[in-house]
Amino acid sequence: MTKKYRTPDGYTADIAVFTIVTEESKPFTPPVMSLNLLLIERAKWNAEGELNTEGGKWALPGGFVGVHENALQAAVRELKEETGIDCVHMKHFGIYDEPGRDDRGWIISNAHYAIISEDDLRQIKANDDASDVKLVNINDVLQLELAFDHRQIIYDALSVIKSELLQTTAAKNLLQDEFTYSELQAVLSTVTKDPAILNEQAFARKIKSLPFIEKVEGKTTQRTSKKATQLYRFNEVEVVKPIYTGRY
Amino acid sequence: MTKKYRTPDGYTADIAVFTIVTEESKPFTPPVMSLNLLLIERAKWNAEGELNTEGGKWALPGGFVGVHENALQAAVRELKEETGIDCVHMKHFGIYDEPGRDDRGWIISNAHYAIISEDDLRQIKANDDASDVKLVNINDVLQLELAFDHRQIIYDALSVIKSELLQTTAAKNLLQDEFTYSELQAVLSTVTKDPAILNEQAFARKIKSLPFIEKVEGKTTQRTSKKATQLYRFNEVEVVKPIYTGRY
DNA sequence: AAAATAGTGTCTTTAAGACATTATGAT
DNA sequence: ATCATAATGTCTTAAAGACACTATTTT
Repeated sequence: MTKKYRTPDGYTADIAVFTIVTEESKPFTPPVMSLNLLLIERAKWNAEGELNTEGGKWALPGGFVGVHENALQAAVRELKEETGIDCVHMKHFGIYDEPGRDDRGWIISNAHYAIISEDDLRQIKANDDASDVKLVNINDVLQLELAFDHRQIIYDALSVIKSELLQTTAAKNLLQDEFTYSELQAVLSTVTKDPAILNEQAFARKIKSLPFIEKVEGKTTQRTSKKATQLYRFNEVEVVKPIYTGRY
Repeated sequence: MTKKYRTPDGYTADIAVFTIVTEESKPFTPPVMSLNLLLIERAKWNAEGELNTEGGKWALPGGFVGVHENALQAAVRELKEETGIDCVHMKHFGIYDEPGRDDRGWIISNAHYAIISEDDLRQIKANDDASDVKLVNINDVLQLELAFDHRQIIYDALSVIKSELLQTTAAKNLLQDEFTYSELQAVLSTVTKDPAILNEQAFARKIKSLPFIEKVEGKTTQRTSKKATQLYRFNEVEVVKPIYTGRY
């Protein structure tokens, strides 16, 4: 065997935590939402008073994978430790293993994204000693000074969350169990400009024919309008849309 | 810090190599295709004459990631070394890091899939000392006795290739640059039963309106029919089909 | 009454689905 | 002439797109 191999110096789990923030919320009015990413500011100094690697920059929460766990379990654990959030939807989306991506050695990062609802989010605010935690609008996040290769990881995470929200029923994790067409629309509008989704009347009609969404019979809310508004919920139907069928 | 961390004992790249095999090929007739996965049989004994871990079982090609490369580069290199194939389309799809998945220690496997055309495949047959390499129809592969956790990896790879072929233009890697509607249909039929794709007349019409496929003006072939048949090619247009639009 | 949002009526346009027909060219 | 495959004609049906209109309820 002529090749020289090397064992990695570390294996970490990083987490891109996405959440919806309702920007305006007048009574009887549909929400205006933004999709945000949770970042933490790396401490400038470590416990021993030395300058920290990439200190002061913004980074994804995460940390080293422990002895008896895999990266997904580590990601769930770290998120709980660092922000107090009990995660609902956590999923691997990429691996970052470029030699030299971290000065401290050959550290392999297993990147996950998490989706948490606005309700879950309130747990953070409770847990809040965290002046070093903030939510950043996904449209602004790439402007920040980011640690390590987290710019790349976040760029990839944004692509993933955008296509997940449009191509799967992942939006359910950003909404209450029962929601109005305009609330779903508000979530989707954070990741698409498609007029078929953004037009009110069109979407109000369309939602009734989506196989993976069902009407909650006889149940309405006045959250978004003075007129009582029909509630819907996601059911368990899974759908795939081949690019070779349907209309363009 | 109370947690104990551990560095991985190894980092490997595994590769699920998919290829199309034309089962029947009478002249002037559309092809009948099957989608196959390339497997290698693990040697029973190693170079020192000892019994090999998981020897005799079938496994995905792959191996340890080297010093100055990342897993993707390693996957490309290994595939070339083990089968002589210069890869066209290689992509990460999953990570397997369960403690205990490999007796030899905590080995993290970075799984990739590769798509190679029937033309590229001929390179293997050339390189063929390989009685230990075989192609297995994707419908039969899970019946085999598979090494390590490769059953799980392959199961995941099958899900990924199926949705890639239907939701992206990945099929182009299984076809010649220029192809007829029935050749594309033959590829897609290996992963779907959707009548909108399988019906001849419907698909012959549909292909003309797909934004990511274009007619090769004035160019035809008689590969699939006595009647000269229009050739098409993929262009660079990328498409996404939100589940919230289109018909069901 | 005014304002805002939900929801429907309806007309036009487009595409899907089904089925039949025509076109082509080797044998 | 026959056969297989490609390609189009055409009718029906369903959904998209557009726009106007109605419905509801708080202020």
